[in-house]
Amino acid sequence: MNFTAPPGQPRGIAVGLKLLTSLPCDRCVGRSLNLCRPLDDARLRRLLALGGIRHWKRHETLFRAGDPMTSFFKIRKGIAAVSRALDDGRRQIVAVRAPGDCVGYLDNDGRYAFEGEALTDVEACAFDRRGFDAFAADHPDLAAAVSEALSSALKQTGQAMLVLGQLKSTERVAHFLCEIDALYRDRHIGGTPLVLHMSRGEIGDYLGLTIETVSRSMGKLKKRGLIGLIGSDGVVVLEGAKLREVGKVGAAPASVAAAF
Amino acid sequence: MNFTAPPGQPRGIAVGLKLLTSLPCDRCVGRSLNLCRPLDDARLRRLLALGGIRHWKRHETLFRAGDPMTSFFKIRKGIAAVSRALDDGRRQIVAVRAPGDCVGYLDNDGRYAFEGEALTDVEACAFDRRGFDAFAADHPDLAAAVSEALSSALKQTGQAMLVLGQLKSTERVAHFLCEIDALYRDRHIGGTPLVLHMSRGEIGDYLGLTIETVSRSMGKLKKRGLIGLIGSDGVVVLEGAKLREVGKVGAAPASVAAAF
DNA sequence: CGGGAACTTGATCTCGGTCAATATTGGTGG
DNA sequence: CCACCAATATTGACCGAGATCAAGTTCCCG
Repeated sequence: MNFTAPPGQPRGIAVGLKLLTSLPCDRCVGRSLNLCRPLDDARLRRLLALGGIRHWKRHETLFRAGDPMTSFFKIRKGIAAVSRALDDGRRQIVAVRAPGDCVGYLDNDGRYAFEGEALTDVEACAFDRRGFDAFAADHPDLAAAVSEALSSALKQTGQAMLVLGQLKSTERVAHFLCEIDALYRDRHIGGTPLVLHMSRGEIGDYLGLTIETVSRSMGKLKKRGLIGLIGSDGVVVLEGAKLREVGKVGAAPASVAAAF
Repeated sequence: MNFTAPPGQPRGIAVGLKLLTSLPCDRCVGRSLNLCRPLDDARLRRLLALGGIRHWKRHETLFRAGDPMTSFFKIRKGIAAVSRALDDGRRQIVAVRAPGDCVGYLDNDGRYAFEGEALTDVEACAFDRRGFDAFAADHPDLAAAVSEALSSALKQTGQAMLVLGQLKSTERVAHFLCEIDALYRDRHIGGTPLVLHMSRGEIGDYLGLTIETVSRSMGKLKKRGLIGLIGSDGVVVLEGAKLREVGKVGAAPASVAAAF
């Protein structure tokens, strides 16, 4: 029971949120039943029909921009990157998604709008997009939850634009570390030390920086005593408050499973 | 009747889209009635109760980040910027919104998540957020339209992240010009020459560049013969295809009124 | 262990930021 | 309608953060 109703939210949205958060991924259809008004079990089963659970290994592609969209994915385990690439090889990671988040939801005219790539081994549940939309149309709670997830994602990308457009390299890296720390903490994955699961190159693609600059910025933060480095993937946050200050991280808004 | 159903979209969404697009802003409640299933007129009136039409002059604030949210705004005339600022004065314009778009929809715990500022004189219709949500909960078409608008905004910000993170200054400016051109064309405002309605500083805050760099980049594009400049606000696109190439603008996706 | 990939570190270069004059411009009042 | 002026834009000179190029070094993983 991780997600409680934010104070002042209409009741329906809170329930719907939980519904999306614990969108049934397995055969555990029954589990979702007690979360809101009695659902149409047959339709739920239909909703799950096309998908079921799938697995990807690190670096494998969940979906490719431009490919016809059939289903979107709700991550159960692992971390995934949503990105967009240019012909010349430049690419921008647009979001990092963790268990509970959905990816592959956005389309242009029935085709995936972004790329999805596994940053670790990933287990996810595929939902037929059409079926889901139809189902959501009949279930206001779920529709509200979708809107809430999209709104959350939009706030995140707005913040990300501020990071990319205004922050210096070291500020960006500090921000990134805070963000990942908060994300993993929120989803109860990892602990201390923080394990990034992202190479310097992937971090660079997320922050609009080169491998070398990411590495140097990490070095600066370490030298300043704000973090410690364990291997290349492990980070110990020694001075969280200062790190957040450097990264211009505002008061943490209550996080919500997001979609992309 | 600008928005037609994208091929392959479920019918409900197309209708809902139109509904949001022509969300009643005036006393013209009746006009929306024929767009979808008969709406509850009393509720619609309640929906409009708190708001009505409001006007802002250029540079005035529509809403401020952190202020308690009461209503969001559907732009009827003029252009508005949605932005986010840092304590130290740096700010990032996160979206430029035109007639038909909604702004001020995103909140953190009942407070506006971004700033809204009028780039020209603006006329907009205010909707009570609570009332709207409640109304949307009972009208699946409208709920779907909200999701569609949010999805559209999310795709746009994803693209914007690519621009901020990967493009060089002149590429960014070229991209910006194409984007504004397409936006104004889509909303049937302006013509030739294109009137930006944004100072170099505002463009800079959108693209993560300084005033001087924006100016120089414009100069380069002019020297290359891709654009002409008329005064400081007017732009003639001379070589649209080349401009789009420089700005790394992919095949234009069908645009949809967006929310932020 | 051994070897290849990823990371760090250093040297240099370049794009865009900063600072500083001009030059336009567009709004205002005569 | 024109002259003036404050705001904005352009242009130039210089500087510095971050990119690029190039070695080393560490870290995995077989």
